[in-house]
Amino acid sequence: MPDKEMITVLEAPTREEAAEAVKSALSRRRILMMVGNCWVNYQGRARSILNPGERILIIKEDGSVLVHRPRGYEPVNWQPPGCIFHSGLEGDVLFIKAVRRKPREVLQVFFDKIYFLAAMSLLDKGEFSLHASEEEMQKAIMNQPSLIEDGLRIIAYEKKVEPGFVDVYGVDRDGRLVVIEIKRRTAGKEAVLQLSRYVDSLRGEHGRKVRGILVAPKIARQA
Amino acid sequence: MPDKEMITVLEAPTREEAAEAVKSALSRRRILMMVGNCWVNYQGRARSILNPGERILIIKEDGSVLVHRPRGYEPVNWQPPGCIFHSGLEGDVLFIKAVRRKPREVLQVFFDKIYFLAAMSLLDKGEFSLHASEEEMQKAIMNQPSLIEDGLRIIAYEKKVEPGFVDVYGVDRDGRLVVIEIKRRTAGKEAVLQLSRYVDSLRGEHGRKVRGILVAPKIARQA
DNA sequence: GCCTAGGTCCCGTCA
DNA sequence: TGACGGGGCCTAGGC
Repeated sequence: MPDKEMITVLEAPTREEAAEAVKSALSRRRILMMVGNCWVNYQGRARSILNPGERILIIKEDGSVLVHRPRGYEPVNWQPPGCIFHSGLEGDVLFIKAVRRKPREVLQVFFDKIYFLAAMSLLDKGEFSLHASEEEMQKAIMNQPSLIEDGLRIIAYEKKVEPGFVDVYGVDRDGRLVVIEIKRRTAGKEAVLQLSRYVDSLRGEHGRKVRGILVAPKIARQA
Repeated sequence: MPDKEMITVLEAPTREEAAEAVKSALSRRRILMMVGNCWVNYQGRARSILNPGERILIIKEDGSVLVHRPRGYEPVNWQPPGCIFHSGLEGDVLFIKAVRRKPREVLQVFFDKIYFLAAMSLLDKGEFSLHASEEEMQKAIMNQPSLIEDGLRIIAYEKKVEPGFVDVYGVDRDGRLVVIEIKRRTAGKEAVLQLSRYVDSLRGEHGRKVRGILVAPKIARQA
């Protein structure tokens, strides 16, 4: 199944072999994975220096770059998609330079030992679906307002008002306007402030009673 | 340089070989990299399903998990450090289950084709230094307040006030309190609101003139 | 443990 | 194009 065209693996390549493979992979927009001893410079929105150590480098076909240390969820250095690459040998060192414009950012990775290198073209058309987002909760409320309160009628959703957005907008059984702000997780004072701004702006606009409801699994101690 | 102990590579392993290598790598807390055809389920703070496709799986020695598609900076599925793993063969499918407690989250990856697999122990003691952060800007201002204004004396930094934090806190040449909010990049209305809340709270507390200064490379059109 | 704020956040959306 | 807010955000620092 992994045919030569699809995936190329080099174990302990020389720097020359690696340099060749890197150039080929980058020019053909193949995915590149490398493991070895490297150091990294970054300059752009900030500046960083990573001293030598053993890491994993991944360059994807869209020109994104990841440098991963042996621990941690996040890459220690990276570049978002759209980079342009330069690579080659500088003495005994294999360098890869990833340049992003807008904003201008340059990432440089230098390898003096390469333990492993793989270049590949992966086919991935699989659909990805994520559930239980704020949007899903909003739909549920739209479909069944009684989840919040009996007699509640939904008028609009994501209706724009002065300071920003309202998630759901309705009228309760006593004819008062109701503004519902949905937070999928613990709501902090940010959310409370946001909602109170909505309510104030609507109260000023309509001159009648307005209620704000915050829908969240939990609320911090600023209730 | 890559000795057998340090890195093990299997090209196109059988599922049985792969299952064995995965179990061994996970139990010995080695880093695992796999490329192949897989699908992924996640359930925890949200829920997600990723249909079959060719991807890269990385499990690090601290128990973090990354599933990367051929494009994009971000992993499509992941698990933060600290996971506990279960793996094995279920019929023709190799599964890896990563469980996190607190919050309870489960990630399951299923492979039906494995193109290659690498298990390794990487040594990375390299220091990482990042410059030009908000912290760095604060230090610069602390050391040389005249950067902001002549006659400015710094009193405190990150002093707590009612609504949250103040970055730097001082007195200007006319004896007025000065609150300095530092943003490393373009400041939006968020930052302005934050600062005005600081100023209000201090004004109420001290009953005297308070000035707010927003330090940022650019400010959005809400100045 | 919860809560808060920053991030080279990234990313989508919309004016 | 910039501005704004969400994210399974993650991560570090207080309390």
